[in-house]
Amino acid sequence: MEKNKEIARIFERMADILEFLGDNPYRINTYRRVANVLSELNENVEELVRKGKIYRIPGLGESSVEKIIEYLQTGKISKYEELKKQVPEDLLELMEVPGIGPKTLKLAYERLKIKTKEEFIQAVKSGKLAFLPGMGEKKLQNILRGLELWQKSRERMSLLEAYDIGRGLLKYFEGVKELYEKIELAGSLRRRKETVGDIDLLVSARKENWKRLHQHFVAYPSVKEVLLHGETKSSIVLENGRQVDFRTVEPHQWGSALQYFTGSKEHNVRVRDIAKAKGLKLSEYGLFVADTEEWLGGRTEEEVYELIGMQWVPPEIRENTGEVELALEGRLPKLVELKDIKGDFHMHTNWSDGINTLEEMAQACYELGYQYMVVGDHSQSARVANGLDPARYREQFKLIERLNEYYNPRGFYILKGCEVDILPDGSLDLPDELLEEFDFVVASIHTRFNQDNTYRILKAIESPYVNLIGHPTGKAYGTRESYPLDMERVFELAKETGTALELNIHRADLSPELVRKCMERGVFIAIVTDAHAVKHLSYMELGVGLARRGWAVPELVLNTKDLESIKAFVRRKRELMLSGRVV
DNA sequence: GCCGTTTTCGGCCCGACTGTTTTCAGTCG
Repeated sequence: MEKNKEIARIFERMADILEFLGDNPYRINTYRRVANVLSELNENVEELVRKGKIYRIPGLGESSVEKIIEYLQTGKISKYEELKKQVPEDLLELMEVPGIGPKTLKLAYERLKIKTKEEFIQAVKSGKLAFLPGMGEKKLQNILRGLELWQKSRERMSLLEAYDIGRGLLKYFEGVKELYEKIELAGSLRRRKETVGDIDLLVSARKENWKRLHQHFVAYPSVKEVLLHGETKSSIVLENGRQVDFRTVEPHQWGSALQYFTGSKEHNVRVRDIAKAKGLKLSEYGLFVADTEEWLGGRTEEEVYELIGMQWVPPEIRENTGEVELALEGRLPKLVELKDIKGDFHMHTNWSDGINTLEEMAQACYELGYQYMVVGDHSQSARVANGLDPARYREQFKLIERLNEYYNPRGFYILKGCEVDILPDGSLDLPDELLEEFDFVVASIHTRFNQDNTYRILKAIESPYVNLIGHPTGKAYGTRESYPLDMERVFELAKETGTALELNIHRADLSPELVRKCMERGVFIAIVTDAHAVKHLSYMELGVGLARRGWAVPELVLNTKDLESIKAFVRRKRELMLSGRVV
């Protein structure tokens, strides 16, 4: 799939350049769509070309296929090479920054002769940019803040990116299975932190294999630079700038090493403290008697914790925020697990802005072993997302009913749903008569991210038909912070009415802190992928991790309920709200 | 540049928001 990504990146870059040059916006959009199609493709583009199937991929036309083939044959796309000569390429990278677009960059390029990122950032900070027409104080502030967010998001990667890189590495090591016993991604990725600095890969193996393992590691295909290449520790920088650290330990050290490299530092300090108080010493090499250096254990993490007199602590909550005390008392809660998940409540199909068909999404959910899925295409006011009007929803109902005839006998249920827009006044984008016909309704805010949106959310919760509030705080990783929101009032009304709050994996919203508050207050959360392609459905594992970081217990995670309980959940709210007992 | 149970040409990416304006340009989803 490497080639898919490479070519997608080039199309993305070409789109950037064309935008800078002021080309036909429709063509630019097409280039971006091609990039998107390529990166979401489930099949290898080389394979598709070889089989001649490439021409049948929707979104790829003659001209794009020509460029793809040219790249596969020559490693270059001549149109791209030609375009690059016409623009300051380095500067264009700033188009990723929220608040900076092609026009701003072009203006700076033409009026101030700015050619690089550095020069641009300097011009912002020195106030030189303010001399450009249409550039005022607020705009400058906005750009400055965008730059900060952008730089921060560059230093640390999102959990999703880390997860993808990690999965790639694990797959790569399957090729040398015979050389090691155990392999795992440690560090903040294993703790499912929303952002990950660098990736830690740990392997246990007999010493005589270490050398070959490290050679295998530094030979990873997308390596840009080898920082370190030893026999216990190696580090590489990937082409995308991300660093991966690789450690090898002996099999009997596996548990203590995994514990050590998983962190967090704060958690480990506490645990070692406790060990020390008992006359023990814990390091990555094992648990020892402090005085005599006698090795007591360390084969597994469970063994390590047990010998110290603690329960095994799930990696996601190893942050020294109360878990150590509870583990000592044996009172850690039983957290939600991936195997508890019976369905997904929020995903899109190509009826709105998804890549795959409803049929494909359904089949994928069925294959994941789910009992149900909710189709959640956008409503009409989301025009760019090709939102559905009532007529199209009703048309989609027919398709769902037809598919259900096939799936229901197999124990799988497609629920009619939508992601209905919460409009500026808090009303919903679809009439009640239609909302009533859905099995499950997600309501989300997609406009006016800068204002306090408490009243909109509360009003949406008051609807008898809204079962889940989508990405409640409006936070989106790396691009947007939350809008002001009175979460306490949201919790209260959500609990009172039987409305769940969404943990959206893509946006990491709710945050683990807010999940924990939901748990404390007895508010239901639903873990959703917000999948726009089949591929995204598999991120559920990460969502469960994020929920576990918020100490989520299965009792308050809606996805752990079976179909009948979901139906009852929906029915209860409608009865409650329509009887007028609440609000 | 892509696409076609209205089409092989002419639509498609529209509306909101923000900030800078004096009637609009740039950015975003």
